[in-house]
Amino acid sequence: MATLAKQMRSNTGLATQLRVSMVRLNRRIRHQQDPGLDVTFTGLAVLAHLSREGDTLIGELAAVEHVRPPSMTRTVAALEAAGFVVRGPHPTDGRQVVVSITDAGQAVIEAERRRRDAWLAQRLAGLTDDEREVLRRAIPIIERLAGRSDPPTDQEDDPR
Amino acid sequence: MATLAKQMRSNTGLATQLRVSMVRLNRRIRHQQDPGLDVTFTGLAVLAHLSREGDTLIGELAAVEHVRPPSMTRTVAALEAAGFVVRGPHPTDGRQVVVSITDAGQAVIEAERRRRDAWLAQRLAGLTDDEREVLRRAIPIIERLAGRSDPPTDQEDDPR
DNA sequence: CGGGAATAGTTAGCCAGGCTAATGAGTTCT
DNA sequence: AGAACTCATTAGCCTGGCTAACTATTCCCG
Repeated sequence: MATLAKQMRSNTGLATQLRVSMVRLNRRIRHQQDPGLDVTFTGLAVLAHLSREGDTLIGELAAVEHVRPPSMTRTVAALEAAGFVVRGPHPTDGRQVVVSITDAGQAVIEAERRRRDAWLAQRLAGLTDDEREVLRRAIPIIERLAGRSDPPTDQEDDPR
Repeated sequence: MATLAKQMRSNTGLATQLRVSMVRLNRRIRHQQDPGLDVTFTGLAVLAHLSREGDTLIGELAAVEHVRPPSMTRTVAALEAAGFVVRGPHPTDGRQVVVSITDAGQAVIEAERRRRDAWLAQRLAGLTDDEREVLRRAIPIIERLAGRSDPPTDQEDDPR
C-alpha cells in the first residue's frame, strides 16, 4: 500500500479529510453541552486554561485560543458576570488585566469536564487499544498544527 | 487487570486532550478561509459532499453534517443564491428536495481545495513522515467518534 | 377511500461568538 | 513633556448554530 507516489497523492487529500472530520467531531462534541449550565463553550476553554496555568492576562488568553482581544474581553466579561472568574489589575502595568479563576469556576470546570468527557470517553471505550494509541499520538501533532507547539513559555510578566 | 474503571479514567484524560486540541485546530483552520471567496465554511463542506456523493437531499445533508434541518436549509439557500447548487424536486416524493452541485460549485470546491492545501501542506511539511502517518490513521477514527460508521473515502485528489 | 398521523422542508426569531474599527488609559521612548 | 506605542474595551456587524411553529405532502388505517 505504501508506495511513495500514493502516499504523496493521498497527502493532497489529507488536509481535506482532517479538516472535515475535525469539524464534524467538533460540532458533535459541542452538541453535548449541558443545557442547564450557564457557561458557554469557549468559556469552558478559558476556565480550563486558567485551571491549568493559573492567572492569565486577557491578551494571553486571546493568543492561546487564537481569538482577537475583543472576543476574549467579551468571553471573560461573561465569565465574570457569572462569578467564575475575577479580573484584577496587573501589579506593575496598569494597562493589563489579570484574570483568575474562582472556586465556583473551578467547580464548574471540573463538573463540566467530567460530564462532557464522559460522552467522548464512552466513545473512546469502543475503540481498540491500538486506535486509542493512534489518537494519543495524534494529539500533540494536532496541537502543533494549530500553532501551539511551545509549552510553558514564561516571559510575559516583564516584557522589558 | 485493566479494569473498566481504570480504562475509563485514562480515556477521560484522553478525551479532554483530544477535545481541547480539536477546538484549537478547528478555529485555526476556519481562520484560513479565503476572504475573497463568497462561500462560507459549512457551504464548502456541503459542496465537498455533493462533489463526492452526487445529488443529496436536504435532510441527508443535515444528518451527515450533524446540523438541524433549518440550518441546512439556510446553508443550501445561500449556496443556491451564489449559483453553486440547484434545488430540484424529488421524482416521486413531493416533500423532498434534491440538491445538486453546479459547474460553478464544482470549480469553487476545487479551487478552494487547492488554496487550502497550500496552507496545510506547509504545515504538514514541518512534520515527519511518521507524524503524517499518525494523522492519516487518526482521521477515520475521528470520523468514527463523530458518529459516522463508514470511513471517509479517499478519491478527491485535485486534477490540477 | 377519507381523514389523522407522520415526514420533509421552510419560516421566524433567538443567541453565541467570531470579526474590524475606533477609543481610552497606561507605558515607553526621545 | 510629548509622541508613539500597547492592552483592553466599546460599538456594531455577520455567520451560523438552535427551537418552535407552520406548510405541504405522503402514508396508513379504519
